[in-house]
Amino acid sequence: MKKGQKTEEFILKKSIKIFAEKGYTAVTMKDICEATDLSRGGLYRHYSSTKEIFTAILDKDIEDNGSIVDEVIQQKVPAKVIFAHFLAGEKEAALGNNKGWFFAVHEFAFMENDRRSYLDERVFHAGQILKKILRYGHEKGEFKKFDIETLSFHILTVLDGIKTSSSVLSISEETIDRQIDFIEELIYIN
Amino acid sequence: MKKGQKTEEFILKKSIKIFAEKGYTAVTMKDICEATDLSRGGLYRHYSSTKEIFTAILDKDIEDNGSIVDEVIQQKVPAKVIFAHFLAGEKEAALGNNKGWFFAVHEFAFMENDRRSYLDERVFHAGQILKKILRYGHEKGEFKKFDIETLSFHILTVLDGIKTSSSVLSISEETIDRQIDFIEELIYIN
Amino acid sequence: MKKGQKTEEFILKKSIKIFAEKGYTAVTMKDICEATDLSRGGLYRHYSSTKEIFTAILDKDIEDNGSIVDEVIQQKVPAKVIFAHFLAGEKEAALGNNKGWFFAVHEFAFMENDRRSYLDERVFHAGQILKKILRYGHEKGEFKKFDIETLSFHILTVLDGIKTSSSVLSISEETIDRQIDFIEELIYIN
Amino acid sequence: MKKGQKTEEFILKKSIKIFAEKGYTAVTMKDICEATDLSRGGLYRHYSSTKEIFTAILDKDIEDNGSIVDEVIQQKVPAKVIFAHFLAGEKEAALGNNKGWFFAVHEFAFMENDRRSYLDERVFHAGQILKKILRYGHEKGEFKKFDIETLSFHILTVLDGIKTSSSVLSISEETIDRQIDFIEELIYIN
DNA sequence: AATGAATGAGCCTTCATTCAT
DNA sequence: TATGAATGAAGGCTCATTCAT
Repeated sequence: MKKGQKTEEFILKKSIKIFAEKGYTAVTMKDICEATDLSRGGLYRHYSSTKEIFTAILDKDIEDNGSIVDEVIQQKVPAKVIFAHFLAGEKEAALGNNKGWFFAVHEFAFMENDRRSYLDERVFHAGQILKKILRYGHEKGEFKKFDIETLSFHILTVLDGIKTSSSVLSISEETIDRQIDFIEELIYIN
Repeated sequence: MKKGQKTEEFILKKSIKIFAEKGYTAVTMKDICEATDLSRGGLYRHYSSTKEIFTAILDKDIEDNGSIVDEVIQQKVPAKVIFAHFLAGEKEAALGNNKGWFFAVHEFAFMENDRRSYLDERVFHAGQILKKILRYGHEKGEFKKFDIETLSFHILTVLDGIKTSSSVLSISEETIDRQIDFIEELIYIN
Repeated sequence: MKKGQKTEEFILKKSIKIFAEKGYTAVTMKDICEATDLSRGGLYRHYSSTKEIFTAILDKDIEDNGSIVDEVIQQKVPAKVIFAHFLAGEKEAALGNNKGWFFAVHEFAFMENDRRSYLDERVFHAGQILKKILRYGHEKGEFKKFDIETLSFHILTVLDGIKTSSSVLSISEETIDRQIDFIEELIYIN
Repeated sequence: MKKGQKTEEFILKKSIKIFAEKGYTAVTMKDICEATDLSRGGLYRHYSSTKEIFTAILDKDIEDNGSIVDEVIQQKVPAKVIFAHFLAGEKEAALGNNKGWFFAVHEFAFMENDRRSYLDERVFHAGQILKKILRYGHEKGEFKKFDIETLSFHILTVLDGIKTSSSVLSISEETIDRQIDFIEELIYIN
């Protein structure tokens, strides 16, 4: 890997933190200069706006999200286990220190109209994964027979709501657990 | 009403629109000057920051929200009707041209740490109202027997999720309707 | 006395304090509005700038300074007593809470070139008084025979220096007393 | 020397002039921009307030003031010569085109309470030098036997008074000369 | 006389962005 | 590639001043 590429990864890594702390809009190129210890010119050689940096982060993010779901389904892992794992991931996201990042993504989507497709895509992607799980649960007779499209949207929306709220309100782990239980009871057969 | 007060209301009215369009952070005092046709100094006489203006709007909002719910409950209006009405209001919020306002409130909460209590309060308030309705539905035997605390949080979160998403993604009215139906089926008996 | 005149005196009285606290330049019409509890318009009816107010204060000051010196000389009060009294007044000025006022006058003179004559006049006036005392002391044989012009300038300058310094440095009462003693020893015979 | 440092010295050099002309308070960053032909941002890169600039000037001033007095004393130069030279310097300060600077320093001290120690320090420093000269004069039997502490304060105060006045009043060179003579007669033996 | 709403000018400050080195 | 000096635009804020009431 060349030095330039390394620098770029370094910039992105540092930037995520800053975005998670301050949101998307509030971050300035100056902030990133300081965080990366790069000079103005040095940073501009690689990226010429926060928008560009943010976009680069999103791109990488999507790449990384190669789904393991397919694998575990093939391995006949019980649907409940897979689903529980999925929920655990979401809980993690709502409680961890990336709460801010979640907000930043929303802000980005709101501010940069021309980039909304990103969000759409990401949401679509998440939907695909969840639907796969739900369908698999149906087939294995572990899950109740809801309309999958509606149900997956419902679940994603609740989870989104939780993540959004948690970046902005004080939400206890217990509250989240109760919601997760609620969802599980909703779809598990007995 | 004195002239000053009138001007202040006018400022708030115009500002809501701007916040709904641009979000919280992106709005400048200059924007508000332009929208209200006030000079710099004229505006500053009444409010000295967008934060102050935003806060004033929220304050008024809370005042206005005197609940009609108590009334209709006393009038023995069917719980399903009340609840349906509540949902209709939320749908309206998600589709109307104040989508942006909802996002702005989130942004405000994220940016102004010292004002988070506002949001907490508002959410708490909304929760109280919803719980009243759900309890009433229980008592009248119209609603299933869920744990009210959990259920109300669940519903609020979904609705929040929908409103949040709609300010940022392209969500069809149909999708929202399906979610509303889903919620109703979830709690109505038969 | 008419109401208007009363208001004006009130404004001047309050303003002196403010000038003594903040100096001349730093005082704004707004400050004076606040101190006098007058509205913008109310204040402007009487004075339309801080310069005007300051000038008015100076004018009054000069009026007030009708010299008692002539009287006491006629009453054959000992020169040493008169001079000691004069020095005591200066000490008072250096220690009292009008230290700031003294600075403000300097500032005014520096800033408003067209008003420098005021200062010249005031200094001239003070010089006249002091010279009267010195001359009287000579004649009575109480004071040494210095050149009066030079001596009076010297004394005034020291006292001025003390007053100036005291508005800006931390000068002890003892230090001032020593200077006063020094001056007295300088001119008293034996 | 790097370019940045050069610019900073240039800024200070130009600023002294402006402060001497307008005093401390009245100077704006804009004034300095114009005088240095720097853009707003360019200036701010180096100094972010007139206070900072003024402080920097004072700092440099103190550095520069390495006393030559010690040297000349060692070389047994007559005390009268040294003292006369000292007085000449003060006369120069009172008449030269830096009159305004002297006032600016006072203004600075008055306005910036947190920086008063500067003035105290400078005055103390000046006192040390003068006392050295006076003591040396005593020892060589050239000067009368006054209390050195009191005498040095007296002289400094007169000189200060002269410098202050000259920035604000019209004082002739002759007047200053007479004061200088007066001081010399005061302390020289015969 | 007095009030306080409104204007507009002037200065402050911070960045995105460019560029010579 | 990287540095950091410099520019200029954008927005913030505070007043002196005017004016209708």
